Amino acid sequence: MKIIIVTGPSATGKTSLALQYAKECDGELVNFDSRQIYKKLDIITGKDKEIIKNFKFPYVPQGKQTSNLIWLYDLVDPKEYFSSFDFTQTAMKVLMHILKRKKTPILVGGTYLYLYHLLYQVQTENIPPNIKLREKLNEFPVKNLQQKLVEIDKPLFASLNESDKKNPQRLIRKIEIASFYKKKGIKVPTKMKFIFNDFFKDKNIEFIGLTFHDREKLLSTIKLRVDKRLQEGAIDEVKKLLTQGYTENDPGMKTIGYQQVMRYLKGKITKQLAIDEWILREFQYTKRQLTFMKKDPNIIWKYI
RNA sequence: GCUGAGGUAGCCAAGGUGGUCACGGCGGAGGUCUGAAAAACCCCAGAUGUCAGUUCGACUCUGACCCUCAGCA
Repeated sequence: MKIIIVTGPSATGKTSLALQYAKECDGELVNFDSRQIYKKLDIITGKDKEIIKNFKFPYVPQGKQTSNLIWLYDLVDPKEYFSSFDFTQTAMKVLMHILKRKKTPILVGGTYLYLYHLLYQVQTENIPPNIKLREKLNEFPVKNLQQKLVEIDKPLFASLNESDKKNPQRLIRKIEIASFYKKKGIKVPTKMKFIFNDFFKDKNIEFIGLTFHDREKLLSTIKLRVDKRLQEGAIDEVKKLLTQGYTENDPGMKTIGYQQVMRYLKGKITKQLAIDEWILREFQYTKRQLTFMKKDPNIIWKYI
C-alpha cells in the first residue's frame, strides 16, 4: 500500500502536486496544516477550496463521486485547542479509513511537528494537558517554573537542553508530565525513544519536500502570497471574525496574518506596518520550519 | 549664511568625574523540538561620522571639517 507525503513552505505548490498524485493514483488528500484545521480561517491560512471544489476524479462519472478529496480541513472552532496529539489521533483514523477503501492517502501540509509525531512518535502514556494549571503557571516567571520542576523531578530538569530549560511552555509541559508520574509513583523516563510508527512500516512511502533554491525567492514569493490574500479579502475575513467575538487570544487566532491584521483593525498599527510584519513573520516561520524539516533524512527534497 | 540639537552595528537606542570584553530591542545567521508548533525558546555575529590635538590612556575633553534635523534669514 502506498502513502504519499508532500510538505514544505507555503506557496511552493504543495496542493497542485498533491492533486496530481490524487489523479495518478486515485488518492485522497489529508491536510496536516495546523491552521487549516480551524473553521472560519480560510483566506489567510490559504485553504485551496476553489481548486478542491473544481477537482474531478478521473474515471468517475460526474455526480457519482463518493470520495472526499480532502480531509482535516475545518475541523474545530478557532476558540478550541487542537494539539499535535489530537492531530495524530484523528489522522490515524482518517488514514485507515482511506486505505480500507483502497484509495491512496496523500498527506499535504506544512506543520512538520504534526507529521513528525504521526510518523515517529510512540505514545507511551496518556498525559493530557491541564489547561487550568497552564493558565496558572503562565503567570510564573521562568525561574519559578524551573524551581518547580526541580522540586518534582530533578533528573528530568537536568536532562533538558539549554533551550528547553528556559522555555516556559516546555517547562510547563514537563511539570504536567512529572506531576502525572509522581502521582502514579513511577519514575519519569528521562529519555524516551522514537520509533517509526508501526502503521507506516509496511507501507510504500513517498515523502516529498518542496522548497525554494534560495531565500530571495522565498521572500518574494511570500510577499506575493500576502498580497494575494489581501486581494482575496483578508481584512474583511478578520473583521468578520472580530464581530463574531473572536479575540487575539483564541488558539486559532494565534496565527500569522490574523494577529497583525487584528492590531491594524484595532488602530494599534498602520496598515502598512501590519502587512510588513505579516510578511516578516511568515518568512521567519518558514525558515524555522525548514530548520526542523531538514533534520529528517526521509524527506526527498525537490527545489523549485 | 546664522543659531540650536545631534551624528554609537542594517534600523531604533542607553551610556559615562576620560581607565578591563560599550546596556538593550528589532532585524540577520545558526540551532532546539514528545499533548500550545503559524507556538515558545536557545545561541552567535555586528558599532562609537572624518581628521588633528590634549593625555600614560579618548566613544567620552578641545578644534576643524563633513553630514542630518529644527528655527531664523
